[in-house]
Amino acid sequence: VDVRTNPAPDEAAHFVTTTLSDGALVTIFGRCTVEYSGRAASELGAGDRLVVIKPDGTTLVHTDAGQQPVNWQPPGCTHDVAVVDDQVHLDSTRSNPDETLTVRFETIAQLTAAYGTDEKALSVTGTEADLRDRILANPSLLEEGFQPLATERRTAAGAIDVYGEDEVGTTVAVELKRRRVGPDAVGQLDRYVTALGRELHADVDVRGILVAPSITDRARHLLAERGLEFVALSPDPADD
Amino acid sequence: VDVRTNPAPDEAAHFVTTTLSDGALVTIFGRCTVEYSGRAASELGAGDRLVVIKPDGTTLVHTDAGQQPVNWQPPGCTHDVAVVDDQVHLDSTRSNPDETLTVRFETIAQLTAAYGTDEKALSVTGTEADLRDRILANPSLLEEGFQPLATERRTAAGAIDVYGEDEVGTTVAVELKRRRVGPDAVGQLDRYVTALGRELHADVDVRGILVAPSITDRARHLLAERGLEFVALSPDPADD
DNA sequence: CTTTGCATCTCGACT
DNA sequence: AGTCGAGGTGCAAAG
Repeated sequence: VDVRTNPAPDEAAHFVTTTLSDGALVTIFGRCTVEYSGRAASELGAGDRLVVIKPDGTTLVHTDAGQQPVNWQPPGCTHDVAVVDDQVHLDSTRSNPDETLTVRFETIAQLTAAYGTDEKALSVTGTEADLRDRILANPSLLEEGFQPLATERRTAAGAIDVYGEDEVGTTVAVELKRRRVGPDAVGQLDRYVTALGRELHADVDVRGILVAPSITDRARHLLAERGLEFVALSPDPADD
Repeated sequence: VDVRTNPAPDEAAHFVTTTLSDGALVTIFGRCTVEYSGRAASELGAGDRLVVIKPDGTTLVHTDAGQQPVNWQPPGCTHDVAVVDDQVHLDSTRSNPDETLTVRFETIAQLTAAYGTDEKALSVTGTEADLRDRILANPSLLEEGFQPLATERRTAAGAIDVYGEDEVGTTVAVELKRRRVGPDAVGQLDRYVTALGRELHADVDVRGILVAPSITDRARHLLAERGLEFVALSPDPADD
């Protein structure tokens, strides 16, 4: 761990260059402007921001508000630090697609380099996979007599989350969402049901069921128009 | 700007509490575990991470890799810092929905508080709005004789990006995407065209045109199946 | 407040 | 490398 406060431009540039090549996670707090050009293009006038450079090549520019960085560069970028007109310039570049992020510091208040390791993986519950497992473990949650036959069943339009048959043997396509659904989920289920209808024989009927904790009004109307169904179910049994 | 390296737990807790209440942006680098419970739930074992707490109540937990925080809490959270068993515990809480993030530090290597202002807004070009403006300024880019009549025209299924008529007066619904499109965009356009067909008189024909820099194979097939069209166009004229 | 759709979405999984 | 869909998506605009 290494820290500098109010470093001179030359010192700052040297600090960032050397610690980055040592594999440090570097943070810079200072007054800067930011330019980006690549998939889109953006400009940001001068302000006080926190810049984070990770050893994997990620760059983040954070303002004092909001969860998202105001500007960023994805992992795999190469960095270049230079002093121009007494200002520290940070360039973060990658190719495919060609993208450049440039941060120009008027002043740097604080500079830190930290070294560490992180072996642990995040484990999450309450995902769509948990909802799927819940239904597979107890298919009658969907409806009495439902029999799952496959997950991620391929169609020309994409993979169906759960594929099965109802009590009387009718084919059923199930689309799962871990949270309240809107119109997009209806479109997704509709694509799968349509594709399935084309792939099976023309006389085969296919039911489509959207499973989620809840549904918006517009989505419910779209579902009805297309003859599709909704079943309320959450990933977490406690939330039903 | 204020910095502490290897602070004692009591000192760290006091530092974070006071600087946060002063409106500082606080960063903590140290070895910690993270727990989250709310919309989902997650656990993360011990590792070295950078924690950023913004004056607007945002909390971010960053590992040494990846652009996205491994855990986070959105703006508007309230924070609580305490020392338990010689460890600094950070709680970040909000309601609607009820969510809690808990970071437990085994050790804290570095602690910083920074104060700043950021008045400037980010300006971006190359967005969907730019693509829309390009077409409105020169409708023949879409096709010869196209006449835009409205943007964001409401239907029961949602708003159509550009609504207009072709050379012979047939109604046209245009869906815009700033980048290469997949199946989801086809579903979106299809919803709008279907809704428009129902709202206008039954005998009215409606064309649907998807506008984007490019399109995937599967999306092209879905488009064709539904009798919809594609026009290649980018937000930036230089990219056509 | 909820709903809706964009985003330099990011990310992982699969081809 | 490209495609596809999930995500604790975040976010702003509009009702």
